[in-house]
Amino acid sequence: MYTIGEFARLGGVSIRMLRHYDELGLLPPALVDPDTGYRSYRASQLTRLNRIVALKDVGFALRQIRHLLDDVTVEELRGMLALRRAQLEDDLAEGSARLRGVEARLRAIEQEESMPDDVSIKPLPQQCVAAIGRRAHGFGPENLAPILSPAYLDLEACLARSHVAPIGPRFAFYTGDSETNDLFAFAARPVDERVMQIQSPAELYVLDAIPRAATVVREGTLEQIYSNLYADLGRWIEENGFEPVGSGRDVLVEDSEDPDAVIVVEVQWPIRGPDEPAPDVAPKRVAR
Amino acid sequence: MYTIGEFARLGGVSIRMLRHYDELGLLPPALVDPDTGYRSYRASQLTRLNRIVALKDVGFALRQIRHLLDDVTVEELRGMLALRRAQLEDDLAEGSARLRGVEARLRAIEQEESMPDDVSIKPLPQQCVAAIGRRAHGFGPENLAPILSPAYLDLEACLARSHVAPIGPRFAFYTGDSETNDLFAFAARPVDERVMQIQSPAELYVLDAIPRAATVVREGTLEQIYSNLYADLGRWIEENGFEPVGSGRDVLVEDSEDPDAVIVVEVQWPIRGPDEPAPDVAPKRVAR
DNA sequence: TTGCTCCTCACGTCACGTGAGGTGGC
DNA sequence: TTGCTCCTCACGTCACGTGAGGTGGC
Repeated sequence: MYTIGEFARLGGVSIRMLRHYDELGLLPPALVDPDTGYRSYRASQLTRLNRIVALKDVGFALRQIRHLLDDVTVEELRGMLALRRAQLEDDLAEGSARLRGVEARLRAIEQEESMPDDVSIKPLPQQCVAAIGRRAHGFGPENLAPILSPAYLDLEACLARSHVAPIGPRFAFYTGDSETNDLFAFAARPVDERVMQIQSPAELYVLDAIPRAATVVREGTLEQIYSNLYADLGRWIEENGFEPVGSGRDVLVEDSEDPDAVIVVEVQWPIRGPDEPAPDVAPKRVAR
Repeated sequence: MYTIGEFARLGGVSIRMLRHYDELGLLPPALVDPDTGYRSYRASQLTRLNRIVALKDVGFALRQIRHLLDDVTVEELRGMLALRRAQLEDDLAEGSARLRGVEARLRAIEQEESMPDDVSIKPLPQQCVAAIGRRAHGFGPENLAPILSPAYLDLEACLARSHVAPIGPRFAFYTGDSETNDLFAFAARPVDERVMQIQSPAELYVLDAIPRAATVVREGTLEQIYSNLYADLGRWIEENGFEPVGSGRDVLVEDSEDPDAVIVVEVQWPIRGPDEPAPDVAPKRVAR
């Protein structure tokens, strides 16, 4: 029989943790002195303590562990472990992506390079959008502005006629590319997922969730913003061990009618790490 | 200018989080209506929000982030990022070890193999021990018991004469191997790190911390416990993609004078994952 | 007597989540 | 008027950490 202090050392946990596990009924001492309240543990309880610590480290909550250790069938156990394995795999992928992110910042600092230092990686949620797609012949504001500007106006008109209020700023996304001459530029606005229809020529699309996108926010005139943006961001993505997927999206966070006004743009470019599958970036037409 | 709800959607965070960041002074809104208390955010604040989220994901606490974003020198930033990188690397190694652990349990369940299902991986802390080493000619209780039993008795006598109280159970560790005929078995007990000297023939040693060891707890007679233990544990280690380092330690969690009594033993075998450096398992003589 | 370990409250930590109860503008 | 968004408390969550104030055995 061990005192709580000895048993804690044996198991590599704190005394407080043992008391906590007692409180939860997860690991009651073999014996509690009725006078003093002193807890005593049997050597053979070490197995259970080791299991608790192991399951906790794997990421299970203490309540789940109690369930796992006490009254779970092999079927259930298999299910829960399989689930946890999937989650751990995701965590690992995220962890290594983050590590690369930190390393990138470090390199940027060391080299004082002209790399954009404000790139951040974040997930993009699934979105429902109203959009109008037009054929384009290349990227860059000189190609896109003449196409997107009127498309945005048309889109606003469609939204107004359909009595649909957008729930986010204007943004542009693209399909195809200019090499194969099937590049399409879409002027879009997010709408509530419950919206059922929209007047032509606007269409409803769903953009799938993207686990990871490299994003930069820039402030300035259209020209200032886009002079090097895509080149820089593309370089950043490659130098940090990612691969771009599809093309970037241009979110007009702060907009203006005046083409020379100072605006704010966030570019979101879906990426994937090495050995990761490419996310599905294709817009899905919604027919309801 | 955005309302808090719009800005939250834009940044992919909850409204509550924005209020929380406001409270901490981490991201105050550009404008707060003095009458209603309504918060308004400027589009250009999105950069800061993105950075906050990125740093948070990397594992910094919100207070540290405030420091990082507001008044940190490049030097400090480099230091903190380098530190975090090291920690992330450790986390990654731990994560993949844990993943292998879960996979091992899954396999054990699927195959209903005769693998020990109670192996758990845990770190061993640095320890200060008093020990007596004796030459041995092979592993297994038949070789070791005749050597270790008297050594434990000698050790207890030394501890008593030195007025040193052990702070943990008896355990045995080993150096060298039987191939090269330089195998030594040590009868040991943990002592407080402040202990300065011990009577001969006992010696003081420090055992370095081991980041990861495979451990099993077994209950039974000496013979029952050790019949397959090391073979099983060794197989478990290899089949789960680890490599054993040095030899296992035998911790007599519950001991007895009687060689046929039921006792409890924990075997701790230092391991390393693939591509990981081997931990230092050599005992260090302490001369004070 | 001093040190050490153990005990039971009970509050603190961290980053929010989650109502309760109420207001403001379309 | 109904819905929607926003507000401020303020308590809940999770797994403990950390005293406070006191006891028991050597």
